[in-house]
Amino acid sequence: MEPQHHSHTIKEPAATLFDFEAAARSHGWVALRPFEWDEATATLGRIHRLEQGQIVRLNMRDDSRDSTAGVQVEVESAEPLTGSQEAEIRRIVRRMLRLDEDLADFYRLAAQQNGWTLNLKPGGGRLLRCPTLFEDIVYTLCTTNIAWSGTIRMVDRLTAKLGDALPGRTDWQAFPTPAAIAAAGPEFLKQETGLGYRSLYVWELATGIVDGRCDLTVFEDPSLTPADLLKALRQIKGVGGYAAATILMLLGRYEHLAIDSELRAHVSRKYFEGQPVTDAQIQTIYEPWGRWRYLAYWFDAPSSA
DNA sequence: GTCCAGGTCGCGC
DNA sequence: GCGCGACATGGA
Repeated sequence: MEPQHHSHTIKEPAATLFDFEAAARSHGWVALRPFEWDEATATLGRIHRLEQGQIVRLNMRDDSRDSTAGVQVEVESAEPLTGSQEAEIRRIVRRMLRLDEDLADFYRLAAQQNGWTLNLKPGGGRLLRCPTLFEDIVYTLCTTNIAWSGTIRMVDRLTAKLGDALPGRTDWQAFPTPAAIAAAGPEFLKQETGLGYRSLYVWELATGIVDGRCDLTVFEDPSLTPADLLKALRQIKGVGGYAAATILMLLGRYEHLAIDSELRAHVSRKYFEGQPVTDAQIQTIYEPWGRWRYLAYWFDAPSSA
């Protein structure tokens, strides 16, 4: 911690039952920069670039007191926070940890389903998101056709090469903005970040946002059906069936499974004695979960074998 | 060297 | 609408 930096603490309550550590760690995003997890203090860190360009470091911890579950956010910044900056931080913290999602319906269903054992803690079921949908989509593109170690490496380099840093802390870099990625160009991405053929997809997405062709805020419209969203998401180059369903999950819609090699392997092992499975068979397995299919799969206990 | 990883695209039928 | 090869990269 640099002495010349300002530190400011914010508390945000959760709308409903909430498990901070489960929200932070239940899926892989926590391993992707600029997220970090500190085991000793159970702290989720993220460097973030605010809309006006100021870089902040957010240190998020559990804040469960007086029967009010929530998160405590320590903000480190070069300059004192303005009111609108604090409001922006509150917004992104609520988005990252899904403090406004109500999963009561899912919990109820989980308690009723016979023959299912979900690895689900009370207040669990929230899956960590990035501060912005753009970042979530780039992360998702970096999970396609690659081993998880490759995803970590690509996101790491992308951030290291193109992310703005907190003044005085060159290692505290935010995730790059669409403008930075667009300006870098596809060749730079390919040469410097190891994104491979995904470079063009990520660059096109960033460029579309910068010049206004692509407006990601439309995906946050709650009146859109999951089917509409899937169709619209697949218009993004590089986003196929798996990625679209993953992004749907990140948007808080859980009715579609993101069928990939992991899900196939899981269903094959647990329900088909290791035999190959079709997509239709996978759909059938999780069909009883209705609009909670994705979460049912995600927390479905692996076969003990 | 060869194969493949938490897929997707663009083609040809 | 379906099957197929190509696609960048790094690790096994």
